[in-house]
Amino acid sequence: MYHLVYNTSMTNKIQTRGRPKAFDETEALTSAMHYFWEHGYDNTSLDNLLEVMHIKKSSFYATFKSKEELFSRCIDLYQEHSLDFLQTLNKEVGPKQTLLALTAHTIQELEEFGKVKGCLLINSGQECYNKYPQLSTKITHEFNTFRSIFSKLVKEAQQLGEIKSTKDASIIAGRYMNTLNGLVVTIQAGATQELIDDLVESLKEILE
Amino acid sequence: MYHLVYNTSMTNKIQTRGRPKAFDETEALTSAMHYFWEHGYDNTSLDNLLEVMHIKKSSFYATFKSKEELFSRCIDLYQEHSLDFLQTLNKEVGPKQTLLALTAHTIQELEEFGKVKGCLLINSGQECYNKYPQLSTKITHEFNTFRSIFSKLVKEAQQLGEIKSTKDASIIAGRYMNTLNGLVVTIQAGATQELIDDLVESLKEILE
DNA sequence: AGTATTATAGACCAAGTGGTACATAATGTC
DNA sequence: GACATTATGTACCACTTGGTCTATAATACT
Repeated sequence: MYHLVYNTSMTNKIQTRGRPKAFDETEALTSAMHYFWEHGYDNTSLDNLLEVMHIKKSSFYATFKSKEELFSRCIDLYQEHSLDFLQTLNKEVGPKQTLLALTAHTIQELEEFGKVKGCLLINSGQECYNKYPQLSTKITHEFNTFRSIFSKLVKEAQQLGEIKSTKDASIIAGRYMNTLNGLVVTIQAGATQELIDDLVESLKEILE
Repeated sequence: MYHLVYNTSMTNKIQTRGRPKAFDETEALTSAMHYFWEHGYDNTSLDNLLEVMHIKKSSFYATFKSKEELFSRCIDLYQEHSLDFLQTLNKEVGPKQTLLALTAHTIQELEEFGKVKGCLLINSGQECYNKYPQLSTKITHEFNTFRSIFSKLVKEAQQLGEIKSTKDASIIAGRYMNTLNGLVVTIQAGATQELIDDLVESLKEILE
């Protein structure tokens, strides 16, 4: 006898009873995440999702329960990926370079995908307020998680002497994140390269 | 004989032929603008608009042609109001204080309306990309108009000695606007008062 | 082999979307 | 007063939305 295990991925598939799933759950989830990321929550219809996830409606509702719940899991996935990204980078190049690399990465992604992707949280955050209170509070929470991660990175950089300790780490992290968020909006609004370059410069100054 | 004048407001109503309009066009437009502002473009349905504008569908389409065109006019109105606001303020308290007042005004409005209003351009900008290319380019354009206005204010402040001339006015304006945009996002994401206060402080430093 | 269990395919549904058609009402012109 | 002109009210339309229902297929357990 063994305990029933929630089958989350093809890699660790443990055969449960009944007809087996014909698709990889995390794979479908990842596809959904990318689609949400590019189009926002409301601009993503169920049919859009079914298409990119390569599943049919019945499988969708059997597995993910609803569009809202799927999105919630996509946010989790997004954050997991982001945190992994930052952690790996931190080990490789240290905290300050990680923050700078994130900046470059964000900009590159924005420009590469026709100024359309941006940050999942920012993009979908605005449309959720009032309309989907549960998603809204969730997004706020994830936002704060990012803030504390940044704060930790700054503190670490300060201990390493990479960043001056004249200001509190949380303050520096707040300014950094705010400028980065502004940058997403600014680039999406069609900023010139000159302006973008200077804003990156201002970000560097914040991390001095 | 007189020329046919487009009847834009009750105040300068010139009786044309046919049944007269039973509503004030700019009044209805203003109501629509506020609704869009609070709810975004897609989250505003035609029925929502008809309700706040106090008109029926037929009148709506006869006067405003479509939802998209109405929104376009709302953006114009929004900008007109904003520019008036800045110009008046500039005459009263000078350029630097105007920029600082705008900051305070933005924050106050954000907090007052349950962190939901924000900047019309930012709020609706994101959802328009790709989906409504015409609106999208329009928003980008308006964005740049704001940028040049800010630039002008900074330049004026520099000439008055209110702001140091070590950096180019457009650079300072860019940083100011970027931080302000970030602030809108940050507050909507549920920032603490402490963080907000420091971001305001950073805005002041930009304008030193 | 039979049964319980889970997954899939696809028809179906009520509600909401932006937009149109058409008959009627109110005005100026002649 | 007849007519052209403009505005209004309302029924209607095709389409999309997120979500459910039901019949059937595929597996494990006994």
